Amino acid sequence: MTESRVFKALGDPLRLRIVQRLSSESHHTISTLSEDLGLTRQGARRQIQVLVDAQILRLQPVGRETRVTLDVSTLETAREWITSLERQWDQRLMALKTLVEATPTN
Amino acid sequence: MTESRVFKALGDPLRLRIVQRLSSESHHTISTLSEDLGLTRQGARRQIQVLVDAQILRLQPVGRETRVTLDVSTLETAREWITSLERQWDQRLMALKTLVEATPTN
DNA sequence: CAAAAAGGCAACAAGATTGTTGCATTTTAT
DNA sequence: ATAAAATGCAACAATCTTGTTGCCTTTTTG
Repeated sequence: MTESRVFKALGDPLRLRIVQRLSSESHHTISTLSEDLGLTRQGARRQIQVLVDAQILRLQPVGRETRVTLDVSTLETAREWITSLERQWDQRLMALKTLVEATPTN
Repeated sequence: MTESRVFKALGDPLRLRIVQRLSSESHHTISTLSEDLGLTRQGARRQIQVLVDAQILRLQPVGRETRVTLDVSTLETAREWITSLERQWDQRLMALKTLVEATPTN
């Protein structure tokens, strides 16, 4: 499953905080995010890279700093994966219900 | 972030397969899932427990076997978390666009 | 009742993850 | 031209994670 990488990247409180910040505020760099998280720069950098590998974030070097932005399309794909799973589940329940109603009570 | 536990649980190909199977087919036990995954029973049990801890699965002992079922409400919550994040992002883009349009070009 | 089926718990080794420190490079500001 | 700012890369130690094996208990079946 390709999606597992995305979910795995989201599966950490710190990384979830990063994603949340990026969704609501603009102009973040590796340094500003490090300060926000209370980690060393390299510590935060690690976490950011996990999100970049999962294509949830994008890095854009601008001069001496690196701009960090969100790639919402990846999140959308993840959301849709869950949605289709829920749909499958609903269909199965529906089929089961129909089956029960069609079966005469003994 | 409470959701990180759910995402983390989904962040593994094997576990994702378990969830997918449970959404489409019924009557699964720990043993049948083990066979499906090609792991030892204890190996599969570990993975199942991760999903149970994240409240994505429920276990229900029936006689000597243990029925495994999906708890879709947890998946729904996770999906909604993503949705609200996307909404926040959209709002920010919208605000930015308005700002740009209102600023006279120099 | 004895054997098979389904499971539980704990210990282990191999890998993966995390956050830190140390040091080098590039860009910007004084 | 320096100094400060923003990063990068690599090595480490401390933790998790994973799948296996070994052994014990409970429930069903013949």
